[in-house]
Formats: sequence, C-alpha cells, structure tokens
Amino acid sequence: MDDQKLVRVLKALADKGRFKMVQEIAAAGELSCGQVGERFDLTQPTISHHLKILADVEVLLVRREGQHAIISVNEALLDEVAALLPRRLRTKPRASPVRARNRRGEDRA
Amino acid sequence: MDDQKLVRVLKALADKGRFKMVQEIAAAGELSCGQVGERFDLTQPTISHHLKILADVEVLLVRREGQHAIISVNEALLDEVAALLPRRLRTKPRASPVRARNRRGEDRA
DNA sequence: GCGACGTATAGAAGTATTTCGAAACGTCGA
DNA sequence: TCGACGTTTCGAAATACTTCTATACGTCGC
Repeated sequence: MDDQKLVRVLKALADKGRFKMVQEIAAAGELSCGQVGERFDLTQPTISHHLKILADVEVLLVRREGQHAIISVNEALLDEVAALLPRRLRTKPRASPVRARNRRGEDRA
Repeated sequence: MDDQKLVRVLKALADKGRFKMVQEIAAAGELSCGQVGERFDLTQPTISHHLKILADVEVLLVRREGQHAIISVNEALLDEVAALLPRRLRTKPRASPVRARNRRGEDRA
C-alpha cells in the first residue's frame, strides 16, 4: 500500500460517525445497510453515503444478498494500516550517534 | 486514549500534505517551522497552520528554542494509535459460533 | 531601542464535506 | 406484473477545511 492509499484510508476513518459505523459493524460481525442506519440518527441516504466512502477504500467489504447489502469489516486492511502507520512516520535511526556520515538515513531498514 | 481523541489524530494525519510534513520531520529527526516550509510549496502561514493542527493532537512535539520552533515526531503516540486502531475496530469474536472457539488471534481483550 | 528574522494570528476567498429530501433502481412476495 | 422494501443516486443547502495576504508578536544582533 502506498502513502496515497494509506492517507485515503485514514481520511475515511477520520470521522466520528464513520468510525462508529465501523465499530458497530465490527461488533456485530456483519450488518446490512439498513441495520447500520438503525443505530444512527442519520437519514438512510447519508448512511449509504458514508458506507460507500468506507467501502471505496476497502475498509468495509460489501456482499450483496438479494436486496440487502451485507457489510463486514476488512480486518486485514486495518492490520496493514496499523503496521504501516508508525513505520512510514518513524524517525530514521541516525545510524551513528556521532551524527554524520549518512545524513539522511537512506531508509534501508 | 479514547475514541474521540483517536479520531482527531486520524483526522490530523488524513491529509496528504500534513502526512508528508510528519514524514519529513521524522526523516530529519527535528526541523524548525521554517525548515519544514522550505520543503513544501506553501506559504509560511499555511505551514504554521498545518503544524499547529498536528501539534494540537500531539502527533508533533514543539520545543521552543529562542525564536525557532523545533519540531519532532511523537513516535510513542503513533505507536499507540497503531496499536489501538485494529483493536478498537476488531470484530468481536462471537462467543460461540458452532465452529471455532477462538477463530482469530483474540489478542486478549 | 531598532531593524531583521522566525513564527503566529486574523480575515477572506475558494473548495470540499456533510447532510438532507426527492426520486430512481433492483429484488422480493403475492 | 404489481406494490413494498432495501439501497443508491441526484441536487441543493449548511458547514468545515485549505490557502492566501496582511499583520502582529517575540527574539536576536547591533
């Protein structure tokens, strides 16, 4: 996953309501779009809109079952994001405390 | 860290430019506000504004040294966020589906 | 104290996001 | 096929965010 995708996932999760939606779906295992709506004080189109934002970045997985959209959490992707976050923002260890000789870590690790 | 704070941190990081600022500061170890500005095609007030957003949620730590603001990355907080993210959004193992008494790592609460 | 420099704040313009009501689409049961 | 139900799309209004210029604040060297 590149930084751009990582930032898009963060943006999708960076909303109180959407975060809670993911939590509710996680707690239930799976929920339909309508069942998610029951848990929030938002109109159904708004729920659908937010769920789409989360599904677009693959935080949520949608399986269609007849007229219902069955939604679950993509835990693997969340794990990947969690693993990547500190790694991509980690201070490069300065190789040698004397600092110098390789001014900018060159990543490597 | 409660969910509200977690979401606020995510929101601070959920911007292409701000994410890159944290990366630049991480790569350098420390940078002054002005040094961050040199690395972006944005005006100084805009840089200051974004750094403030990141500092407000403690992703960045600011030490004042004379007229300079010396900025570094709060790695401990990033680690905490990374640890919390999947944990707070994890599917609750359903007490007992017929199969599987511990379907997935459990991570212990 | 003064001017230069680094940083922060204020106010405004442009853009994006959130939310809604209305309406369209697709599937189900009768 | 028809109407009901679950979901999605459309268009608009309210709000929030990003970025700018202008200006203020604080520290340094002289």
